[in-house]
Order: sequence, then structure tokens, then C-alpha cells
Amino acid sequence: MPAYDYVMLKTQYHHGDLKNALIKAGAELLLEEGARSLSLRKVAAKVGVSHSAPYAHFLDKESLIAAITTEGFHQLYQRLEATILSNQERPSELLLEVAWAYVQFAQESPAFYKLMFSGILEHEKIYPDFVSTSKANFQLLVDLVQRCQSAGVLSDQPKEILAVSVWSLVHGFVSLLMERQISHTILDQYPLKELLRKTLEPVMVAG
Amino acid sequence: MPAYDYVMLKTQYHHGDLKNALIKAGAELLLEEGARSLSLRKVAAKVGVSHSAPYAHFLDKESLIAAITTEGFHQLYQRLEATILSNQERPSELLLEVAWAYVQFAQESPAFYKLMFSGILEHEKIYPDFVSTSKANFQLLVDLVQRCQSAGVLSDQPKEILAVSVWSLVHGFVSLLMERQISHTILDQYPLKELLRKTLEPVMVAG
DNA sequence: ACCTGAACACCGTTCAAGT
DNA sequence: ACCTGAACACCGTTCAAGT
Repeated sequence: MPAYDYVMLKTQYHHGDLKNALIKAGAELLLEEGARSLSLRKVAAKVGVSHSAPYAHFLDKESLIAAITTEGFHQLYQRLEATILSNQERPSELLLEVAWAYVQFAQESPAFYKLMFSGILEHEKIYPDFVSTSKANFQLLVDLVQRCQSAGVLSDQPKEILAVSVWSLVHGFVSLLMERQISHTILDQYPLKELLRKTLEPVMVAG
Repeated sequence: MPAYDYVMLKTQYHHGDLKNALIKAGAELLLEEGARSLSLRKVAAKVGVSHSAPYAHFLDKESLIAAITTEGFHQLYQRLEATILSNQERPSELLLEVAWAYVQFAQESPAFYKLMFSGILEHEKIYPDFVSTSKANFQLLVDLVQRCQSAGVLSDQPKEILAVSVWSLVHGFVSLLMERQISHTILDQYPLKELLRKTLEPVMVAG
């Protein structure tokens, strides 16, 4: 029996890249049906594998969720980075555009956004990829804040502190928006991007 | 058979105030064991009633969770109000104290805080108590912002917009704190309340 | 090394029946 | 009007066994 036949036979039983297939299927399920429908058994079924197969690659359900949310943070990072790269010429608008990209990500993938920031992981330290991707996102913002300070559009505080302020503002705004805690009397008065601009205004330098 | 005997007999089978007992037991379970352990069956068992009894008072699990989170918003409101009432004399510190009370609530009852702002309710409109208590909390902040503006410690923008900024800042800060997204290199540099003060600084008037 | 299938304990929800 | 108990479909997790 030639080697490739052996491989093909194996492929029917052994998936080959089951771990990544499970992450991808889980992400799709999350987008299509929401976090409530994200069960290990459904993810396994979607990939066409038995319900206990995931346990060969993930310690438990939380471990798969960690992988899925890590993928989400990775996508968010790509998006924010792309926004920064395509707005090099106008530093004054850069912060608003990045915040707007953040809002758009949350609005396009609300289930993803909610899961990423739901605090569902009990022991994040166990998931080094999750921690490093989270840190990369924060570092992106710290660097951005520093650039905006250099351009004179942000006040002159320690950049880490200012980054916490900016991130708190953006994340808080998006979270309250997602949970529909911002009253309609305000939302109806301004286009969303304009409300975002006004919300960020306190942190910007006047002029 | 006298009336009180009938009532007592009824009390063994009919709980009397099962609805509120379920909400209270659910809140306790949430505090003691976290959201993952908050099942309808456990709540029912804790009250000493069959697992299907809750369905006489709640449409489904989400409906009970709505009642529990509403109770949480009520507690938060009480706390913020008490902070405001006991700090009448120093408007410049009032905003920080209220934000600090918010942080403390989240730190003392993290499971409560997470559940309240997790966006777990799919159709909030169905729960008028939840909506009105949420609105009350926002109104508290709007009023506070207006008072701080009058005292000259907050910039002179439309008070609803400023309230969104302030709430976004505070809520974002607490959320990032809860999810441990704020790096230790920053958390270790300042006492938490000091970091909160610095985070809020952009929204305060200089001087 | 990777996957299956039976088994277990737990869940939300429904419904006929009891009080 | 309020509660019980059986029943159902679904879960996460474990484990012996298969490839």
C-alpha cells in the first residue's frame, strides 16, 4: 500500500488539523447563533467529529473559548492596525478613526465582542496566547497615544495613564452602547460617529 | 378549621412569597459560587421547592436573571446615592467618590457586576423594571454631572453628552480592571484610587 | 497520537397531575 | 393559583476501546 493511500485512509479517521478546524467552526457558530449556542458538542458536530474528539486538543470548553476569543483579539488588532496605517496623514483624526474601528468591530460581531470582554475566562494566565494578544492591543493604543501626544492632539500626561483613559472611554462607550444603556434620547440626536467624537472630546486637546 | 390553620397548611405547600425568595436565593448563589453555578434547578433546591416551581413565577431562566440583575442595579443605585448624600460639602471630590463607589461595588460583587453588564438579556424591553432601574442609574449620573458643572469642576458641555463621557470612563475603567486588561506595570505604580483619579482627570476642569 | 461511543451527572423546559 | 414529578432534549466531561 503506497504512502499516500495510507495518508488518505488516515485522513478519514484523523482529521489532520482538527484543533484549528474547531476554533474556526466555533467562531462561525458564535457569529451565526450567538454565545448561547456555542456548545462543544455543536462545534464538534459542525466539524463532523464525535463530541469527545475536542478533548484531544482542548482541556475543556473554557480552553476552546480562550482560543476563539484570542482569535477575536487578533482580528481586532489587525483592524486597528489597518486603520492606523491608512490614516497616517491626519493625526488629529487618527484617534477618532481608531475608536470608530473599535465601535464597528463590536457592531459587526457583537457576540464576539461580548465574549471577548465578558470576563468568562476564570484563569487567563493559563492561556498565554490570550494574554499576549490582549497586551498587543493595549500596546497598540499606548503607541498611538504617544504619537498623538507628539502631534499635540492629546494632553501631556504619562502615556500609560492616558492610554488607560482613552481605552476606558472607548471601551466604556462601546460596552454601554452594546448593552443599550445609552438612552435613545441621546442616540437619536446625533449620528453615532458624532456622539463618539463628542464623548472622546474631553481627552483631546482643545483647538 | 380556623383560618390561620388553613394558612399554615397552605404555607407548607404554597411558599407564600416564592418569587422574591427565588430572586434572593439566586443573588446569594451568584455571590457565593459565581454565574456559572447559577442554575434554575439549584435556585429552586436552595429555596426547597421543586425544579419546576419557578416557572409559576418566571417565564424562563432569562426572566429570573433579569430580576436578579435588576436587584443589582437597585443596590448600585442605593450605593451611589448614599455616596452623593454623604459628600455634599465637597463637589470637587464628589465625582471621584461616586466613581470609587462604583469600583468598590464591582470589586465586592464581581459576579453581580459582570452579570449586570454582560449583555446577557436578549430582549431587555420585555423587562420594564430592568429598563427603569438602568435609566435611574444614568439619571443619577446626569444630575451629578450637572451639579459638578454648576460647581465649576466639570467642563461646560451638554450635560447628557458629558454624562456619557463620565459613565464611559468609569464603566470602561472598571470593566478593564475586572477583566484584568490593565497591565500590572501600571497597577503596581499607583494605589487604585489614585489611578482612578488620574484616569478621570481628562474630564475634570484643570485647577 | 488521535478519535469513537457509551456512560454519567447536570441542565432548561414542558405538562399532566396533585393541593 | 401554586406546586410536584416524570419526561424530554440538550449539555460538559470521562474513559475504555478502537485505528
